[in-house]
Amino acid sequence: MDQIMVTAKPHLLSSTLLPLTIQKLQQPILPSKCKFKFNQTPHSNSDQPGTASSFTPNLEQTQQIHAHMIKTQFDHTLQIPLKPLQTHLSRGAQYNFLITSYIKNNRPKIALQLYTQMRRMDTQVDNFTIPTVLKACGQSCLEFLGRETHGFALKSGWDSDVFVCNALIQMYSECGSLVLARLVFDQMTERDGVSWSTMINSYVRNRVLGEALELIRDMYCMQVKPSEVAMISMVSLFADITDMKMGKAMHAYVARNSSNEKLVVPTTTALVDMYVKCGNLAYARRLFDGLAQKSIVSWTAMIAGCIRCNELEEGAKLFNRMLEERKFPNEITMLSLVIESGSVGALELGKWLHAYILRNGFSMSLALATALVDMYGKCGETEYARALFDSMENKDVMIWSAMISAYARAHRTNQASLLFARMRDSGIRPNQVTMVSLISLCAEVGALDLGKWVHSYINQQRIEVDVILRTALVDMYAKCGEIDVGLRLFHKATNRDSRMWNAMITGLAMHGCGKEALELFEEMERQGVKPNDVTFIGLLHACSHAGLVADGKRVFKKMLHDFGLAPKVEHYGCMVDLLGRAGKLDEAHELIKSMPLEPNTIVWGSLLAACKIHKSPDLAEVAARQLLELEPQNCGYNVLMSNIYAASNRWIDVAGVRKALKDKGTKKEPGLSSIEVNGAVHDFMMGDKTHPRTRKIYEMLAEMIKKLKEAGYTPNTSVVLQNIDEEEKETALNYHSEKLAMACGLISTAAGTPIRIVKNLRVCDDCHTATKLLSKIYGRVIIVRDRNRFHHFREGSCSCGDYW
DNA sequence: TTAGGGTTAG
Repeated sequence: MDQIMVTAKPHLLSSTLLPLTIQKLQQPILPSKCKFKFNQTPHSNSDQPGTASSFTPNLEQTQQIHAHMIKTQFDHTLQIPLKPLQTHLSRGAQYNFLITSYIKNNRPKIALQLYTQMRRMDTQVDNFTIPTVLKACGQSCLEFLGRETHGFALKSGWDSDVFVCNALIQMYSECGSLVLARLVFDQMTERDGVSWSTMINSYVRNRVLGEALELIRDMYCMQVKPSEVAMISMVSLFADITDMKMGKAMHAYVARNSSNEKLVVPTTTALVDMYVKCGNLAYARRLFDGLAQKSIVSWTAMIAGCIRCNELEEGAKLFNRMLEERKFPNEITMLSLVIESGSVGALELGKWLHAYILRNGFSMSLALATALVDMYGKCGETEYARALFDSMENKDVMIWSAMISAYARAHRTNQASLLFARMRDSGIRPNQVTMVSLISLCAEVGALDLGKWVHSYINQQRIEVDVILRTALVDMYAKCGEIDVGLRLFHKATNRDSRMWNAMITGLAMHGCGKEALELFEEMERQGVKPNDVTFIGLLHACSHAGLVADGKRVFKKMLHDFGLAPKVEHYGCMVDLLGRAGKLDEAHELIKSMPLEPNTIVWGSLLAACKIHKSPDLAEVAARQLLELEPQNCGYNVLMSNIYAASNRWIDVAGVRKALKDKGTKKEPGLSSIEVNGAVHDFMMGDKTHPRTRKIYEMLAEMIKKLKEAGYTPNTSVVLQNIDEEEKETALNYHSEKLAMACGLISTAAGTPIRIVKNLRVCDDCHTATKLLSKIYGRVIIVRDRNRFHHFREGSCSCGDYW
């Protein structure tokens, strides 16, 4: 009862592992450490202790005061039984006070009920009430009531009040009605800094960044000087959208225009945060070190920044220094640090933070638990995540989504769908975030049926499809082989950001639609959407898969010349792949030699693969030597080399490589194929016998091999890595994961329906040949998505034209 | 001024 958690101060409160208890409500003086704030009503600029408007009670106190007001029927003067609130309030002010208190305590619905009651009782609604009520409407996304209140403000003549208008902008933007928000903003005769920053923030929140930036430019042009507080929020805006150029401009502007000494720490902290989020840790650190007085917020931003940049030791050092300087972490500190640990996959640090939270008297709030669940999920520790998740008595949509996303990340399709079912059963309404996790999972594992089901669920439940969800859907349909559905969804979008364009371009690339991808990019340019490095990876892949060498070269040049994007090592990898596949091996090699960056395994690997296609053992040796230096453990390169030597009849070299392989033992990322049947995903490793229908699957496999041989198939044993005899090699080939998945598909689906398989590596030569024949023998369309692209097998041939 | 879950590539 009456317990309020205060910020934990482990060193000061070593004996207080239990939450502090504050005095009962009836007791006269509030402890100074509790979270009570002196709240300001819109028009009051100074704290006025002793008036109700400057005091925000917690929920329980609000309810008690509410009960008291009901008892006195709002008629008598209000006596709040707390010393600073011995005060007399009119009926209207009593309502205002209650409405504000409920909103501050996150109970907007009760606030709105009170407002309705107030109107019914003809109590005067004033320009103090309206912004408060609008805030509640915004928080609850009740645009209808918000509009009604807007109408009331118009009738009462308060539509010219800056506070009322600012609240209207905020309300409309929270309800997603940006056009109306802008209308209110445009019609204002007098705007203050808050009006501008609210409107700008609305655009940022809804990811309409172009408009936000334009508005900032307008503001400069009109010489509107934002308030110093608004400047801080603009800095944090550029931090959020990681726009260092604008962030720096704001830095210069702030340096020229701010003079309020009290705001030095918050302003500098916001700048530290901006530089951190824009990736300039060193500069952030310089600013931070220059701060004579550092707040807990400053420490939080800086330490979180170190972790974000993977400077874990420095982060830990700063954390200790912070404690030494007697600044103690609050819940937001811990949240920030846990989130950043998750983002860089720092499991050990994450666990340490978890322990720190438990040891130092923090209550395990849903927010903290969610951040921890997410951190464990991102570090691949789904079991830890699940244990913590299960330990939380009350769960909300956020933690549910975080757990589902953990499963999604681990490709645990069946667990994710089970949890999703449980979520619905317990009456928690899934939202866009939940759906994005599920849809992207379907995309990753190629679960088309489940993806379609989730999509229909989204429509049925009228879950709004925002940019992110639409991107996930476009990506899912493209990755599940339904590129046309993806295109349809893409073209129907009213608001496309660069990521959505990227998803579509990448999708077309996977399907070998090079020309279409290039056309789409031209359209993207025309619409003024800024491409990023991912866009160019998609484009180069598209050119590579369609053999468009000249286009690829043009795109590669364009990247730097037209968009100022320096090619990364991935882009060089794509270019080497493009040139190599097209047989321009020397040109590819020259490109590698001229690279300003250190070539990695992807770059050399692309060259090696090209040497295999075009039978160039000498250059292959060069590539393989580099690869083995970079990754001595990976025997895949030796295998590839032995195949290359074999193709050129260099048997002595073949024997040499085989010996090296035997000495080292074979290590290679295991192949994994999956197939979806009736919404459940079945995974197969090579020679897998864990499936419940194993016997049937192997019977089918035997039949498949028999029919293949009758059709003239001879196993291509050169792709087998192990040093075993020919017969064993043949058996190994037959048990390749994609063949097992195919057998599973053939026995589990109706004749004539397409079979869809997803493989984590590239399809091997032998399986490719076999699948072509199987598509003819069984009269099935077989769609295989491998690591690189789609293969549509039909009537004995493949859409890749044997070029992959 | 720091603030729980989501999209493209790898």
